[in-house]
Amino acid sequence: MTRAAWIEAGIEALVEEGIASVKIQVMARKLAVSRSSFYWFFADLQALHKELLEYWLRKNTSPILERALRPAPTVTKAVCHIFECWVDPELFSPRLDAAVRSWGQVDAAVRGVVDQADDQRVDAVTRMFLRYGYPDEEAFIRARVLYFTQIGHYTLGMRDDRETRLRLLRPYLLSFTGREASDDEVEAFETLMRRVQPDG
Amino acid sequence: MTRAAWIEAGIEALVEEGIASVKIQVMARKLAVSRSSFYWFFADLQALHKELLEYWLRKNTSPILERALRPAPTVTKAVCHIFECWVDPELFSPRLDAAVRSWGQVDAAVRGVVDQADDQRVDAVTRMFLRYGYPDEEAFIRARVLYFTQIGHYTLGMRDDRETRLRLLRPYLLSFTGREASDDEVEAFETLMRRVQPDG
DNA sequence: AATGTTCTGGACATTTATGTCCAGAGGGAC
DNA sequence: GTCCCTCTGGACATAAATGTCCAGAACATT
Repeated sequence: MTRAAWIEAGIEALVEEGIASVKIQVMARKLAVSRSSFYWFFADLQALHKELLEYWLRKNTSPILERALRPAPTVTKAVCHIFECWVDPELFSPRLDAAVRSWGQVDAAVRGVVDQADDQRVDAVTRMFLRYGYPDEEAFIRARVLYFTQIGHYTLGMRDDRETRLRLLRPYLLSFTGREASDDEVEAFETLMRRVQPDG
Repeated sequence: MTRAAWIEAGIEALVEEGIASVKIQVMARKLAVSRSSFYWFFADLQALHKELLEYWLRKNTSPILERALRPAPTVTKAVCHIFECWVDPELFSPRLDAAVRSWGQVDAAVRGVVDQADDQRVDAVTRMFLRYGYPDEEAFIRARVLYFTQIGHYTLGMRDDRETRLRLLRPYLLSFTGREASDDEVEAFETLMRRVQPDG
């Protein structure tokens, strides 16, 4: 047993059944080890909770910030860059995000951290829109609409298949930017999507 | 004690601390009554859960459907009608919606009910856009963007004050519909908002 | 005032967690 | 081989919750 294995088990439980089900006894049973092991690595349950939150923060926010900064010739292309996070499970885990958000509704401290991460993300997307000449307020609202739609998507657990998502790409881009995407851009995204989601 | 009082206490606990904290013992303490009373009115905890879900379904979905159907001269005005739900706490309880959604992430049966309600809501909004001549696919996506943005808003616990919301009304309408709202429409909404949220 | 219905309190049994303590297993280092 | 360091298992003490049972209070009806 290692500390990392416990954290992994914690993440698993958090994602599958929510923070209320992250229980030492249950994880120990699943890992076929006694609870004492846990208490060797962690002072108490709260210590594990802290680790889980840090894991999420480390893993789920930076890819978005990074892609929002990436240069692109058009705003539609720039939005495609951000979309990469939503289609590539390596970059962003929707279920983990949703689980932590759920946790935040019950725990004020967690809530604070989540709020901060949300602010950072919306801020990065706002700056992206600003680079394409949108007025301040419109850029901010478009950033929110883009980001909130995505969060809503996961909160609602939408599970469109790959074909549907490709079909919906153009109207989403139009909705988010107010401009039509070029064929190149759509095709490039299509290629990317087929690479990261070979199954569909 | 009445059955209704227990349900009320359950809703309160659900909204404030999540479904995992809807506990007979805790509610009994808060209500200053013994647990036996609970078992007189309900077979077990599950029976209360069922009531809570039904309460939500009854209270939170119909106002949206109703307002999506309401006739309006322009699409921006029609969207304003739907916005009424988001600003009038009598029509829709954001916190209850968020709490039930959170619950759905942990309980598959609840999840099914929530999904169904979401489908109904998006469907109603899609039909609204169709009435203003949007192509099928665009109407569907705009409905999703509108609805998901709103759900995202609550999931993220945004708490803009009244002035901010009024300021953001125009850009939101532009984002959602792709068209500019008239001054009348904005002013009418402003009046309504000052009526239902006198504090701000 | 007797009677019956509705509801409550308190005792009991059980389950599932948390957290503490300590003896000791299992490997490297010397 | 022995010593130490890391980690594990099992026993113990508590706490918090569920659900059951039953005597009887409180109240309305007749």
